[in-house]
Amino acid sequence: MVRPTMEDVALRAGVSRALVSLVMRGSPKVSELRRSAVLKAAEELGYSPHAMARSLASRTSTVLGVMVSDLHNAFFAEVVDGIDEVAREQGFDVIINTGGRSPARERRALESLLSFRPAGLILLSPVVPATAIGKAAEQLPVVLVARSSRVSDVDTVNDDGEVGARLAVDHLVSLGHQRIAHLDGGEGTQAGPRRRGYVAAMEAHGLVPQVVSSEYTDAAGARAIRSLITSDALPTAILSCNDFNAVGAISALEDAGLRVPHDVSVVGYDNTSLAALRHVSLTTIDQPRAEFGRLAADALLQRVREERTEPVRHLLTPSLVVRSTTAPPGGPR
Amino acid sequence: MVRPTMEDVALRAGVSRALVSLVMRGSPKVSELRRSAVLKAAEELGYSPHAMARSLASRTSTVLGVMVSDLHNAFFAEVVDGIDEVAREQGFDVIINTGGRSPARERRALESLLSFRPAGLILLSPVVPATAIGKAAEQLPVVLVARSSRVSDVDTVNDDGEVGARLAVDHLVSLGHQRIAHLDGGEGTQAGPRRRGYVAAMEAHGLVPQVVSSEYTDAAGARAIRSLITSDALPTAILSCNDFNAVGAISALEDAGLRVPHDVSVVGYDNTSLAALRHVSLTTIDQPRAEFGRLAADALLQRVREERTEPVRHLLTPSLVVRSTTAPPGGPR
DNA sequence: TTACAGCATTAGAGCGCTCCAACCAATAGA
DNA sequence: TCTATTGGTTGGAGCGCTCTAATGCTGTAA
Repeated sequence: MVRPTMEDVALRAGVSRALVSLVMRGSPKVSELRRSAVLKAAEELGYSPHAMARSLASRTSTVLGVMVSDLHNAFFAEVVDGIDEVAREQGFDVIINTGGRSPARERRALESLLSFRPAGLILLSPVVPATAIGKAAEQLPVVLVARSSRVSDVDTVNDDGEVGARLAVDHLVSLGHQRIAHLDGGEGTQAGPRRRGYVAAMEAHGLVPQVVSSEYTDAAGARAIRSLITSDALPTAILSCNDFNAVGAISALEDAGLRVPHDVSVVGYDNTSLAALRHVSLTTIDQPRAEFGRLAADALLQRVREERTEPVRHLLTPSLVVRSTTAPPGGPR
Repeated sequence: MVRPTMEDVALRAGVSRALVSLVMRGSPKVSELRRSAVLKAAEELGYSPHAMARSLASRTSTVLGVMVSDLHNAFFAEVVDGIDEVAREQGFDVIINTGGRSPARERRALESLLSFRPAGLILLSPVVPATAIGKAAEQLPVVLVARSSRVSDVDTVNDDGEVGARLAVDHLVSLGHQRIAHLDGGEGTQAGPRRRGYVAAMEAHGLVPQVVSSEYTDAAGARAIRSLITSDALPTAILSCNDFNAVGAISALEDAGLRVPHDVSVVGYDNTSLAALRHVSLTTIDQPRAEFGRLAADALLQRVREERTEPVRHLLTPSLVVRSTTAPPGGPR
């Protein structure tokens, strides 16, 4: 249970500790002879460098900290994929941490990440107050994903929810729909832009917006539909705030004996793996999630390398994915 | 961007660095006077201890490394919840890392985790070869979750797939089914025990097992059902290897004009959040995932504290969750 | 008075590494 | 011949902290 140190390797290879350090960092100014001797000794001893000692001594870090607000949401997994890809390419390691959607836990997670003195921090849809983010940003570069922020000196990466909602409305209108309701995401992140985009797109088409208050869950989607049916205000098409909400809406419609998309078309938002299941096959709005991650990592590394000090705000364009839950009013021709 | 050190705090508080260290670690042998002076100075400077320097100097670590083979799978998120809970209680921090189901990437992830010299390592369903695990286990305590192993000195936490499969079969038989097929998980982890449990349970009931080769995806589940229909060998009930497979199976059944559960009952495995969606409402087998995490963390911490050296093998009992995809043959009475 | 606890406090070494300046051939240039 | 130059190598300081042993300082007993 005791790991060899550089000293041990140096002793075995018959060189100085400094030389071993050079070899480990792949310096070109080491003779082939010594290099192989060192590598051999390291191999035999099962040596691998101590990242913390290294970072302490060099006063630099090759670690990027990532705080994921909710590990249960596959959305973040794909963002992490993108981060990982870029980080690996550029020789950085990624450590992840989760806040479980609770501000208190998230704060602790942030502290914990910070205590490793990483080169930078990426926060995925954090729920901690902006002040906590600002404080972190004073100590190291910080990038926010899926949460906008007015904190200066923080880069952000978001999707353009207004465009996404417009894409959905345009699609439904082009199918011939005129009565299109939006089940909105209430206080949820990004609910605002989606709602605004929906309203703007409806008005642009000369149609009357119908915003129904709802939430990001399937139960809420079902509830919203039931209330629409009860009040006899059911439209021919629904734009949900996200995929879960849409699936709940579909269930409630089917429970009421209505067919999707024959009687009512439904569009989700996020293109989660759920939407792609053949049993669901939901028309939805896709966000370039891996791209989110790549851009976030790029932005962070630019700051880490001090290539940029001005904050950057990425706003990515979502796209429409047509599956089987949308059709012209009255059903597919 | 430069963080204050202990020295700075000591200077400001008019004490020695060692005293600040004692205060930071909550030592009782510090006078109230000095303690408050130190805390005040630390507060004013925005000081927080440098975890790496601390761990280097003390030759101990309060970090648990967790390698998640696949971040996209919500199964692991719940296990991490359990780990997190126990770790937090006992004053340990958790850092996560992912291998993306690729042995090469996973190996790198392992290296990276190891380079932080954590107190111990938890591997969630790793795909790296056993030798790599064994090598890690020589350096620090290692716990394996959702992967059995014959490596000595490694603790494991698994669910009893044989019991789970038996629960499902018993449930179907009690509903009156006799022709029950199993869509199996092929080479996937835990597919073996589930298949064995199914076969054993069928035989215990005096029924003929019918194992159909399949995989852990919804497309594979659909394919298996189509082949059963084509070959006219469709049973009255299906036990899928997991929930995704089950959802695919349901889609294919519905495509063929069959109703679930009226014509065919379907049982999944894992009780993912997918199964709980009202649109799906899948009868399935639940594994105590958070409990997996808690037990794994407990086992690891026991070893970290050197309270135990003998390996421990946890085998947890799954349970049946009845929803709407199972009914007596011919449909609900 | 001296001795001796008992307690709070501190100096200093050292954790495993990096980095700088110095060093030492060996070769090239004058 | 002597002086630069170059490429490879090394000692030693120091990163921010912990830990041990030693220090100073009371107060009490002899």
